[in-house]
Amino acid sequence: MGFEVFSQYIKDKSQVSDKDLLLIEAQSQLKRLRKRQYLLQEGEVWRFNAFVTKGCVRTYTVDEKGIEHIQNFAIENWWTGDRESLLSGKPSRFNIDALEDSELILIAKQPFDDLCKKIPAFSGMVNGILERSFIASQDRIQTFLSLSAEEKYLQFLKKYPQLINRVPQAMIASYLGITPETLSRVRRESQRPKP
Amino acid sequence: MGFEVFSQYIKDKSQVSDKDLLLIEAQSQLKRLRKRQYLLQEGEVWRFNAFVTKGCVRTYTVDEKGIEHIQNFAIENWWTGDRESLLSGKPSRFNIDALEDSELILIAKQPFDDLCKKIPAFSGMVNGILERSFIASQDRIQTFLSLSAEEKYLQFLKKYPQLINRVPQAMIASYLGITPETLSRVRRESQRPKP
DNA sequence: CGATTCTTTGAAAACAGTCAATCTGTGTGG
DNA sequence: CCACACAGATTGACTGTTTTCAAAGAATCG
Repeated sequence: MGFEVFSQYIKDKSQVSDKDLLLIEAQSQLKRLRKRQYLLQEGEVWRFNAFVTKGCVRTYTVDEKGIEHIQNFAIENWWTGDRESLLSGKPSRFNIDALEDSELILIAKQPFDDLCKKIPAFSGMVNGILERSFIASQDRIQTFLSLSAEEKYLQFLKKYPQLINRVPQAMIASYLGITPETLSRVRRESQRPKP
Repeated sequence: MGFEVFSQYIKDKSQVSDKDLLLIEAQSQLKRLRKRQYLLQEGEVWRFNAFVTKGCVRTYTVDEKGIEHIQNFAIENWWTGDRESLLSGKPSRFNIDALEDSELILIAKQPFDDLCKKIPAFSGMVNGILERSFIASQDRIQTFLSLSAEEKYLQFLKKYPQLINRVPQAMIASYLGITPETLSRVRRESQRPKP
């Protein structure tokens, strides 16, 4: 059930053969998370590549004041994890937990890298994902450089409508770098446009 | 002269053979930019991979009010360009211009991708760069989520001391997402710590 | 329901932005 | 060598946006 979604994704995004899909499946483990359960906790080392097949998780830091800052969300067919910890082998600054009961496919670092070496089509797909992730984060940086609270929210609405009624509003605020109160006010204002 | 820096960089970062280095050199073109000269102008399609061997360039957008928002800087041994336009083939939203007289190595997309296919060590290096770029941009997003103007500046000081007396202060402000006036005040405050 | 979680609202304060003027340093041409 | 122009940096006064803190209102769920 869980691997179905993942293998369909791979087929859609690449030319990986059915035979190679079996190799990938052999290295995949299914991870179930209940709502609020951690996938990764600050201070732990992250050792996987993770793909969400069901549900929704968030990646966030907690600052000295105890305020959470959401780095990103991941729903079905999105990847998640902490690349920095994965690459460096150092403890992560991030927490990842589930916003809903969720299912993920995990592939540990070593087997994953082996799969990439063995299966060029897989490697190519993975690289394309990395490239698009990078572009997306550059884009997000632009929003911080140039947009007001309201503009950031309106752009979020357009870009991620799937997340609107799935993620608590306060978390969207956190993702946008504003307070829940500000987001609430921004929503009120932008409902009645100036006449 | 220009290619020297690039080939030294490749040797430091990878196991590319001298023979393969010649292949790379064959596809490289040297581009000289005078101060203020554009490497890329908004609306153009970006078709290269670019490596700075001398000088300093910046990547930025200009909003409706005419305000510049600096996406990043690149000095010696840094890469630059617009990956989004390169990947999509669409016109770029960015401008890139030189802050000093500069020299870059350009390799057009097609030859570059061919080199990656032919030279696994080169491909590996390029991928590592992409991975680290992604991590760096995730890190920058965190600064926008959690830091004040002053904290962002202090972190910039630590992280990029090479840029401090090389890039006009107003541009650093733009990079941090604050106004030049605010940066000036932040600097004054942070010189006299609280007694 | 009753309890928890999430959202909204209000008033005050903090922070950063705007606009305009002044100051500083650098380089150029007379 | 000086005077001037120019770009960059600073300062002051003011405005505006966003945050903070506290409380009240929905919404959701066992």
